[in-house]
Amino acid sequence: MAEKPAKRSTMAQIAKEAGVSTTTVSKVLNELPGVGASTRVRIRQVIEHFDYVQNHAARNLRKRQSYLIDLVIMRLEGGYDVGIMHGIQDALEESGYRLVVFSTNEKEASERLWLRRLLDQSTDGVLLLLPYEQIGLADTLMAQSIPFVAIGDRNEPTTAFPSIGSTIWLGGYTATEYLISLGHRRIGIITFPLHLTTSRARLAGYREALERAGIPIDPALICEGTYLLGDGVQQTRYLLDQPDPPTAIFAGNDAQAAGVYQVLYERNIRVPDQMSVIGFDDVTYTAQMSPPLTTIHQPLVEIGKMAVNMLLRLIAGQQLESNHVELSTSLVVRKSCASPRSGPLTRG
Amino acid sequence: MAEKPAKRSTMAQIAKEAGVSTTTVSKVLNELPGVGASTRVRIRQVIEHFDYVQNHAARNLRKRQSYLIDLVIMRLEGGYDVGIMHGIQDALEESGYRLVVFSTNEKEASERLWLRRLLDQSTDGVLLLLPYEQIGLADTLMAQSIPFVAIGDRNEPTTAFPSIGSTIWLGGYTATEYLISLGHRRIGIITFPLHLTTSRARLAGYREALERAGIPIDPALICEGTYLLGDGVQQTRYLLDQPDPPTAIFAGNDAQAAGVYQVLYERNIRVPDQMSVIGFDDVTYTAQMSPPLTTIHQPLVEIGKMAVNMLLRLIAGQQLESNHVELSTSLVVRKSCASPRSGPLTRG
DNA sequence: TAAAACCAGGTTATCGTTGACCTGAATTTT
DNA sequence: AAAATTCAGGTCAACGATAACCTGGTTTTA
Repeated sequence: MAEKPAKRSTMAQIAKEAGVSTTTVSKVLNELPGVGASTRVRIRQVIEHFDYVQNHAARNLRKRQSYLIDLVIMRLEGGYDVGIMHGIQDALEESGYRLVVFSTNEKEASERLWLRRLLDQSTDGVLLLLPYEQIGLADTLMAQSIPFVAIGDRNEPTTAFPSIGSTIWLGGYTATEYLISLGHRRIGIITFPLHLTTSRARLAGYREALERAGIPIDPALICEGTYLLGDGVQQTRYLLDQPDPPTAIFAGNDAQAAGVYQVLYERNIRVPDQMSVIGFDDVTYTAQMSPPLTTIHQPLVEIGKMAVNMLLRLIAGQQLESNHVELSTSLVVRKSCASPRSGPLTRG
Repeated sequence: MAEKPAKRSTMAQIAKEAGVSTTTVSKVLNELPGVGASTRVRIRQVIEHFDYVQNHAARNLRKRQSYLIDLVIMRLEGGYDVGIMHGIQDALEESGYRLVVFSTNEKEASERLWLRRLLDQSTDGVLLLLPYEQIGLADTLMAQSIPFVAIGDRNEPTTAFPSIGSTIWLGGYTATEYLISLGHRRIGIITFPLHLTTSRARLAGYREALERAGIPIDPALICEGTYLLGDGVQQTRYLLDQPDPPTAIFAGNDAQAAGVYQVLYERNIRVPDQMSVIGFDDVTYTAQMSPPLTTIHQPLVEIGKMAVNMLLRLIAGQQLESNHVELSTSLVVRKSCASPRSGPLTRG
C-alpha cells in the first residue's frame, strides 16, 4: 500500500488505492448496500491506513445539510441554562450533529445578525432558549420552515409551534403543600410578572394548595417581581416589614431565593429555624448555598434532551406526537425548610 | 425585475437577473475590486430583492474554511466557564465565525469522538478550556497544525503552545495582603493540589505577603484540597478544629468558599464578624452569596475575548507577539471580610 | 433453457462558489 | 500618435462527495 500522504487525502485517492470508484467508497462510508464483503473490508483498510476523514463541506453541499444545530440564548446566566445545555450536549453526543451557541445579548441588532446567518441554510435546526418577550423569532423561523423547538416555561403555552417546558402549576402546588405540611400557615410568595402565563400557573398552584388546606389567601403575602435576585431582596424586605410577616417564603426562582437569603442574613434571621425558604428551578448552585436550598426541581437536563429529540425528529421530517411537552417538576428537600417556631420573629 | 422565487436563490440567478456573470456577483459580495459603481449598486439591489444569501457549504468547500470555531470544555459548570464564554461570544460577534461548543464530559471516548470530527477540517480553530490533566489534546492539535489557544490557569505555564491565563501569584498576594491590612495574622489557606503550578503560584503569593508583613508562616494553616465545594467543607472543619484556629480563610476558588460558608453557617459563626472569608475567581454567583463574597477577580470576560483574538490571528496566519499571555487579577471587596474580633471564636 | 431478478460496481452530472487567468475598451504616458 | 497601463467584466475549471442511472455477470424461476 502506498505511503500515507502528508496532506489530507480525498475519496478519489482512497478509491484509486483500493482499485474501485469513488462511488463504491462513498457507499462504504455511508453504509449503503451494493458493495461486496471483501471489497468493503479492503476499502475500510485503505481508509484506516490513510487516516481518511470525509470533507464536511463537500458533503454538506451535496446533501444540503450542515449537521449543525443552533442554540439561541439571550445570555448564558449560569443557572437554569447550564442544566439545559447539559441535556442538549448529552442528547447530541452520538447524533452526529454539532451545537452552535449563539447569544443574542439582548440586542436586537445581534439577533438580526444571527437571523441573517441562519438563513444561509447553514443550520439544520434551531433550539430557542429565550424568555417570552423575545419569542418573536419563532414566526420568522416558521415562515422559513426551519425546524425549531422553543425551550422554557417563560413562553405562553401554545401549540402553534413545538415547545417544551415543565409542570409549573404542579411545582407551585407541591412547594406550597410541603410548607403547609410542615405547619406553615402564613406563606409568602414572590412571583414573576403576572402577565406571564407561567407566573400565573405557579401562583394558581399556590392558591390551590392553600385552599385545599382551608387556609385563607392573604393578598398581602403575594408579591410580584421580575426574575432577578434584586427582587428577592426587595420583596423579602416588604414581606418582613409587614405587621404579621410570613413564616415561610416561596421564591420565584433560585436567584430570587438567594436574594431572600441575603436579607435574612442581614437581619440575622436563621434559615430554617426562624424562616423557611423554598426556591424554584434547582439550578446548580442551590446545593452550594448556606444552608442548601430546598427547591422545586425542574428537570433541566431532561428538558434539554427532550428538546433535542424533538428537534431531531423534526429535522428528519417526522411528525411530533404533540407540539407542546411538559416534564414533571418535583420537590428537592435540602435544608432551608423546617416547622415554624411558635414565638415571634427576632428582628436583626 | 422578476418575481422573488419561492425557493432559495443562487448566485447564478442573481447574475442572470442583473445581466452579469457570477464572478461579478461574487466580487460584489466579497467586496473585491473590479466592479463599476453602478453595476455594484444594481447587483446589490437584485440581491436585496431576491433575499439572496450565500450558501455556506459551497463557499466553505471552495475556500477550505468553515468559519466555525470549536470550544472544547470538560463540562459546563456555571461559574468560571460562563464568564469566559461571555467573553468568547462578545469577541466572536462581529467576526463572522460561529462557536461550536463541545463537552468532553470527562470521558475519554467522547474526547476521541470529538477529535475525529475535528480532523474533518470542519473547524478553523479550537479553544481549549480544559483542566491541566486533559491538556494532552494540545499535542494532537499541534501535530495536525490546527490553530488553537488553551485557556485557563490550571495549565502548566508553557510557551510550547498559545495559552492565556491570569496573574495567579498576584492574586494570592493581593488577597493575603488585604486580610493582613484588616488586621488578620492567622490566615488559613485552602489550595488546589500542589503539584499544579497554579496552586503553587497562589500559595507563593500568600507566603510572600505574610513574609513582607513579618508574620511567620504556620504550616498548620495551609491545607490542600481539589477544586470542589466539598473540599471547602472538609478543610474548613479541619481549620476550625485546630487549637488556635485562623481568623480568616482564603479559599482556592469561589466554590470552595461556598463550602467554607456552609460550615460556618452550621456552626453559627458569622461572616465577616467572626470569620473573614475570601474567594478566588469572582464567578457570577459570588454576588448572590450571603453575605456577598469578597474575592479575587479573574478577568474572565477579558480572558475569553483575548483568547478569541489570539485564535483569530493564528487562523489568519499571523504570528503572536507572545505565546503565553496573563491578564491581571484584582481584588473585589464585597462583604465577607472584616477586622478580626479580639475575643475567641464562638463555637456552634 | 430462456427470462427475470439480483447484485457488485461504475459513469456522470451536479451541489453553489470562487480564483486564476483572459479580453477588450478607455485612459494615461512618453 | 503609438505604447503602456488600468479597469470592468467574463470564462472556465476546480473544491470533494453523492445520487440517479447504467452495465454486465451470476443466480433463480418458470
